[in-house]
Amino acid sequence: MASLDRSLIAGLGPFDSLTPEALDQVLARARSARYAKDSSVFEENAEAHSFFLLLDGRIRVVRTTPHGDQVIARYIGDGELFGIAAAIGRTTYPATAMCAVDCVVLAWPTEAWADLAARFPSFAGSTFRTIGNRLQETQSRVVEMATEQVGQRVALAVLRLVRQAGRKTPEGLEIDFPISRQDIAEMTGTTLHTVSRLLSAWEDEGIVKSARQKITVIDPHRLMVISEHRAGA
Amino acid sequence: MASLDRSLIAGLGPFDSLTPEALDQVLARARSARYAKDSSVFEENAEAHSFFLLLDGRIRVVRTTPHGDQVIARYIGDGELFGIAAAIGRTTYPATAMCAVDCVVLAWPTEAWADLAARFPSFAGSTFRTIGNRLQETQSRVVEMATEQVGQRVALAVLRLVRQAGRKTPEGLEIDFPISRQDIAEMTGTTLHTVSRLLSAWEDEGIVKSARQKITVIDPHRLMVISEHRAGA
DNA sequence: CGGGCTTTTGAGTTAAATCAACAGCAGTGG
DNA sequence: CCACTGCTGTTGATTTAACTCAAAAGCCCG
Repeated sequence: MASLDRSLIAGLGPFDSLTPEALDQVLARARSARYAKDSSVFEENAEAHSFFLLLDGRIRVVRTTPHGDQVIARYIGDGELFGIAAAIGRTTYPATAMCAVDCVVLAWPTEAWADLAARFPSFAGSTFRTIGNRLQETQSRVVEMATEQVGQRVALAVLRLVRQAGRKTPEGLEIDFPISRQDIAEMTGTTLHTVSRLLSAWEDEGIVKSARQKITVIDPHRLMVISEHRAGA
Repeated sequence: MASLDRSLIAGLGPFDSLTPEALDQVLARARSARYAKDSSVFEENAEAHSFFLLLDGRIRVVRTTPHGDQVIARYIGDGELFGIAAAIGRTTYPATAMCAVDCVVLAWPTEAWADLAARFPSFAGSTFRTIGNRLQETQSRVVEMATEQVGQRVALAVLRLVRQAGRKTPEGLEIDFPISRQDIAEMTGTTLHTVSRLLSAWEDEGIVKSARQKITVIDPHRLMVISEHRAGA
């Protein structure tokens, strides 16, 4: 099996400031894999055998309730770690990782975590910072859900997606992976119907432009205003 | 100044499995402090000069929105770490820590974190596990807010409080610190009116018993049923 | 070109918020 | 000791944001 090239991960957040030798050592424990769009990298509650780095693609992290409702916890972009249950002492994955597009990932066996963390403190530190940021961000979503109404929450979600995955086009900032009304509903705790109505209204006002599984933000500033002001004009 | 006795922290989660000498070294960097009920240990967005362990009391972690709404992120019980912004590389506190009752805390200067974490890996590990658990739990709250209705969310919140802070009394399980309808509303993203109506209804059914700032769960099982079944009987 | 998704839009319903008023208890100070 | 004041909680009436129900239209792929 050909060994992985260190340029794959050099300069990525978690491996920033590692020497070339260190990068090789880290990669020696990893295997790479491709996953097709709509396949899952791991499933909620499954044994956490590995942790992952997304090299290319976009991953949707989803939790399912006993009643069958799905909630999207977050989207993972390239260069980000995911499935890092091991780092926090869990033995199962807390959510399912679905590929929103075809994905390429690196995977390390869970057993390698302690060793890598000990040998490369900057890697461990970066991982914990990631977890901390996600805690922060999740906390913010609780606050949002508790205090903002649906229109504001959807506006915030779209803005967040654009910030994370926005691609400049002649028309505006386009979210660079396929995303449905249903997906946005699952991110914001509402229904696809409500999301559809909101996006239609915003499209009439020239704030966004949307097609099947595609959203382009034309006027981010006005979307921000909507996300802040309770009851918009 | 009298030095702190190691029995204060021996056996507490974060310091479990440290030797007596190690405990003394950890304590050498700490100071202890008391805070009166309704005072704050630290404020949201303030410089994170210290991290804390709650020795005795109960602390409410609160975030305030730009619009002035408050949301209770969690309650901290004795033996738990809090204000551990440093561990995740933050320089400010993400929320305010209010004392629900008179509290006694240990405080370490933020600068001590890296050193303590390096010297006592089990302490670092326990801290990260705490953060991981809180991420998990916060994630669950997002799911709840997105999928359950108010009655179920309030039932879940009360059950969580009872599990965390329940004291057995002849009548049932009493939450061992003062908690208002408003507090529960801020935990569940609803209004004190709705909470009041729910508790009154449950009291009529003999599921809970409540007085001013006091809630006793008489029939936890039926409360669990309410928390699970959409639309209750 | 047919069948299955995704999206849109309308109509009706409802859970929970808001608006409003009052009741009860607890601590304060005369 | 009692009256006053301020919080905390209760309860009713009304409103409304968003969900549910329903149907149809558009698009994509096999």
